Amino acid sequence: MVTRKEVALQAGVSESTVTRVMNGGYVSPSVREKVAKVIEEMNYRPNLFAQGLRTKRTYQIACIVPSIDNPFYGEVMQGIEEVAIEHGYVLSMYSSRVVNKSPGRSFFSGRNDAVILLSPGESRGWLLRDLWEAHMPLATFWDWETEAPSPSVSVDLRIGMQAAVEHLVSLGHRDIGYIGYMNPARAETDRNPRLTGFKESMAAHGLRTHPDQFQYTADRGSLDAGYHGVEELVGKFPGLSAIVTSNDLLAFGAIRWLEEHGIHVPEDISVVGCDDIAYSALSNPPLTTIAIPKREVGNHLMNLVLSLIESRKSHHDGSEHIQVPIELVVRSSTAVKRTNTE
Amino acid sequence: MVTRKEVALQAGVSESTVTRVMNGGYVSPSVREKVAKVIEEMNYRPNLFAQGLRTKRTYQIACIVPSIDNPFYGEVMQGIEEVAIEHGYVLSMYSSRVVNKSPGRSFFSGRNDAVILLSPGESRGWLLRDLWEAHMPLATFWDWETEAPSPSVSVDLRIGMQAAVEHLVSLGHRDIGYIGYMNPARAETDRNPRLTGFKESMAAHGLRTHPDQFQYTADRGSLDAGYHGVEELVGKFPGLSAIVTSNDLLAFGAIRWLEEHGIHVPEDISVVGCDDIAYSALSNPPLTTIAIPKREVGNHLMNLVLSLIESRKSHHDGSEHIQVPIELVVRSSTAVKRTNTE
DNA sequence: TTGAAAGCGATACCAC
DNA sequence: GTGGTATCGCTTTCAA
Repeated sequence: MVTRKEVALQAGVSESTVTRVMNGGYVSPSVREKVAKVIEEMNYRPNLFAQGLRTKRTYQIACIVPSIDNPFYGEVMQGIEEVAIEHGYVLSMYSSRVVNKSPGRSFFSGRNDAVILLSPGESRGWLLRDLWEAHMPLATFWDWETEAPSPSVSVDLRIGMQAAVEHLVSLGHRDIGYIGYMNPARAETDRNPRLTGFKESMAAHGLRTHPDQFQYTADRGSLDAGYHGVEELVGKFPGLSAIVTSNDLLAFGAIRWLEEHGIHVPEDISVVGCDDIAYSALSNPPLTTIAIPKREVGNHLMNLVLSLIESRKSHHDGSEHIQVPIELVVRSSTAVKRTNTE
Repeated sequence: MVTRKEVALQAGVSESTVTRVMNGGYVSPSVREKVAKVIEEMNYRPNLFAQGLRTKRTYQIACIVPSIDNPFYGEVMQGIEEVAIEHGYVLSMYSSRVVNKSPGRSFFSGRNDAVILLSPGESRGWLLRDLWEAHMPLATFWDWETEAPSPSVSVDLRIGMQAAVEHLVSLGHRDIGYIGYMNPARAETDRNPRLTGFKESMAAHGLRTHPDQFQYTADRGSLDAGYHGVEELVGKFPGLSAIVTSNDLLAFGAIRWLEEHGIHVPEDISVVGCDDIAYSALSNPPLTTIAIPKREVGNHLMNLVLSLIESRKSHHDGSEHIQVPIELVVRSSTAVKRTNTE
């Protein structure tokens, strides 16, 4: 590895001068040129550790994502990366699962200038506290409950769900099921906006709901959960003509189970998802879903931590919240309720 | 932030002793206990930069992935993370796209102890050279060409493709199309194992192939590419009864286009994918595909760089290659060739 | 405009 | 067993 010292020696100047050339200080044009050439030739790169040791900046942002195999988060990550790169930052990645069971908990600080928390779920408790104590700049993507504990970007899923129900009702559906994640530990205290939106909207249309219409999943949203979720749901509430799910993966899993059991989507049952991952437009049938602008969410998140870092404050003093608009995109997994002729 | 110095002061010992307690050196039990308690109380964490500056170890591994939104790579990443965590390493993530257009190219070294390169494509050229020059330990996941330039884990897609063709032929198909990625710049020189396997197997069954049976995509594998790919393919070679694609996303895109045009899968055309991402088992129809054990690939990759790091050598001296077995999993996107009654 | 020197917070080798 | 100290490569005053 080539150090600043060597460059200085080679160029016949002091180390300080090399630093000035690197960081744009006062250097006479002639010297600057000479040094720059040596730097180029020797392919000199400042040592990030030495640099970090002095400046306390790492130019690295930690992203904590639940289940990286959900393409949704992949797309958000891309959004984050786009603006990160632009500002000379790189990303480190941790999946919630390992964060949760990690022995050394606060392994973010020291290595990262800030952390971005995507859909904080189980981790919420101690993680947020840890981060707080470490004065770590923090931004979250918040699609849960109504209030975020830090600068955040969020989407109003309450509205989203309302749009979904509205759509379904306009197609003649009245018996609508719901499949979604629910932390069993906090079942009753949770202010889950999707659930709230769903219930509110049902009520607004004069539709009563029975507990059996709801199927809660233990994991945050996966194909399997959807697959087994509908199974239970239609088992305990057979009359359904439509189902709303809290994410696309759930919807796909559900659709599969239904098809396997001769229940066709959308002919027999309409299904609407949430997220609008890339696949949803090309699935069979193409999925009606609540579209979240994922890249944009990522962009905002990164900008948020950027400004946090710039202003050298952590999230404690007055949190900024950005609400990105979402919309229902209607495709082919929903259709008018079929008139039962049985 | 609490430093070693402060701990030493508080515990009434020297800084060296604190270090020994941290790193398991010779310390009398009584002192060790005392110091440990202080460390605990003050919640002391060694500064990674200072540490890295001395030891030149970062305990961070860079992963370069093409299109993070392909769930395939997400699953491989999980595999990597599993063993990384176990050994106290964390991951940083770069998507090839940004790596490719990044100004400061060798931004891995100094920050990472090693890099894992997933499906090096376009980046191959300069990136590999850069890494080499930086003496950076490197492992690649290599599903392309036959020889990897570094320790690597690979899958024998030639065999995989043969199995796919075999399967199709046994179902009575003779006119089989191929959709896959091909770097236009190296079209003829590329030793693409999938393509090779496909052609060989076709030949082995006495099936002649026409250039029009092949559809090359510019991107590495996406829904869109598959969607537009089939369109062109069936346009120029209408007689197809089966299609092999070089990844599942391509297959799904293709299936969608076909369905939209009244061509049913598998009744009219059989489609086989490659990768077996989670979704493939639950898609509609469930996809026949070549299954790659993604977690395992990730595990191997991380173990590879781990041993590289341990032995303090980069990849230059004798590369280890691990070949993970793959297999065709037959689901419902393939069926016996329908006898044309038109 | 340039150079010297004091740290940043750890490690590792050396005495004691 | 324990403490002192040089050192890692850089940034940042402060003089010159």
